Amino acid sequence: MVTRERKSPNISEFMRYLATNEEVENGLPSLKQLSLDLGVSVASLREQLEVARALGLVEVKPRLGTRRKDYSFAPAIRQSLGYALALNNEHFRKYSELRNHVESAFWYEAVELLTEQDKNELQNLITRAFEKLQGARIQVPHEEHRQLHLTIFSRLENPFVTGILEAYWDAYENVGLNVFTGGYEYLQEVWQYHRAMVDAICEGKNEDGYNALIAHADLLYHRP
Amino acid sequence: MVTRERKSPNISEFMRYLATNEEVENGLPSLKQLSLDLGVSVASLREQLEVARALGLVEVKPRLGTRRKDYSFAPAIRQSLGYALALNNEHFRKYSELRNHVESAFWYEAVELLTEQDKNELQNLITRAFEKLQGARIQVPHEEHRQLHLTIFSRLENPFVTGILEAYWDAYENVGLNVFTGGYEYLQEVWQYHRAMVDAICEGKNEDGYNALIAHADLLYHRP
DNA sequence: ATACTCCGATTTATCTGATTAATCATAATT
DNA sequence: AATTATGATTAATCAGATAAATCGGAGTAT
Repeated sequence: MVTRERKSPNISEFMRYLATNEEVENGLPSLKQLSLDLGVSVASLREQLEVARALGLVEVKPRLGTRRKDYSFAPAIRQSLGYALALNNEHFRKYSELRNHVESAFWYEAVELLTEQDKNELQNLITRAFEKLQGARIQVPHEEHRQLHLTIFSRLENPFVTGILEAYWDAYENVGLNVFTGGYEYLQEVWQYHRAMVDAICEGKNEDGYNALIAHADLLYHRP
Repeated sequence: MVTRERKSPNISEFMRYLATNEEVENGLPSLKQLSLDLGVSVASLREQLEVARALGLVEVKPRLGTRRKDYSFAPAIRQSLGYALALNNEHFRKYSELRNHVESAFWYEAVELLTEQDKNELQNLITRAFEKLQGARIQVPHEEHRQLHLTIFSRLENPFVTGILEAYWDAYENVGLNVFTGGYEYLQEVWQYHRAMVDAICEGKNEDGYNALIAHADLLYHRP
């Protein structure tokens, strides 16, 4: 029998407090007060607080104290992935594989949920990107690239999917791909695919869009 | 122009130290020493240390001090997901959607990589599960269920994929699904699919296996 | 030799309290 | 009206003291 080692570092008292006390909206008590409430010293409390902050669960400033933020999955990934990249840049490739598979797996559901407004926004992003590409002083349309992908999957309203996709772009910038690109022809080609994707979406040809997504992901994965 | 708010809470000094100093193998300096090295107080250092521990990057014990652990993605997810579940149990459903899509998206690649030994292990798991199900005193083959899924995708050697799948099972237990099941017939049906999956894998009929995976995921997703 | 118990050294864990720095609301000033 | 001081509040950082945990090894019995 395989007795898997039980490693469940459950969430801290502070995080549980944060999750379960409704009255924490518009501000938590000061650290001094909280340390009394929870029965731990300020120093210990701060250790727990730091974890919550690293996970993006709270925002804390002098004078204003601690506020709970809306839940987001991305910061947790950022921290762990940021460390993994510092350990070894090859981890970016592995994470890209995950991200690419997530995008392709959710493609049909995601585009089915897009509104007309979303589709307009996608068209605008394409337009802006080509303006940057074809301008006298060519620029890398990085922000448009990011927004394009995130917008496509935004209507899933799945914080975990969103988090994975968001964290990808931070890692992308982290390893410097937003500036050092594979050359101009490469950029052109990538954005041809983007245009094809968006056109397909707007015409309801979801399978064509899917194929463009796959092809363009290959392109980026095997970037020079 | 969309000026996305720049929120990059980069990894801590301590985590960077942890990632980049090779000599930390077989033990970091004591906290007192490290606080001198890094030029911060022990209290501040402990705040950073606590984050690293929450992310599962280090193991720290009195007398032995701090040791770096092999990288794993799962703890970061566990923390954030554990909090999300404490906020709202419905988050489990959303996370399940992610996990199910990840499994289906990686299916073909994953099973292609399985060794004969892996396939034997899968068969063993099926055997053990049915023993539990058909025993005089029926048991829920939870551990076998977990191992089955993790084994199938283990050869991808992708720590991020693995992490997502591992964290799923912790959440699964977290919300109590490992004990409160949908009834005996339901369990039987699930494991019929598992058997079909493994048989298909062993016979190289990967598409049949894929279909079984999808069908059985639906079953669990729409569990009573 | 083997297993067990006890002891001491090391390190983390926790707490207290003091000082510094950041932040914002408000009042004062231009 | 806009800008600039001011003060109150809170987090940030630090130092140091005490407690608790853990392990290696010495000692002891079998």
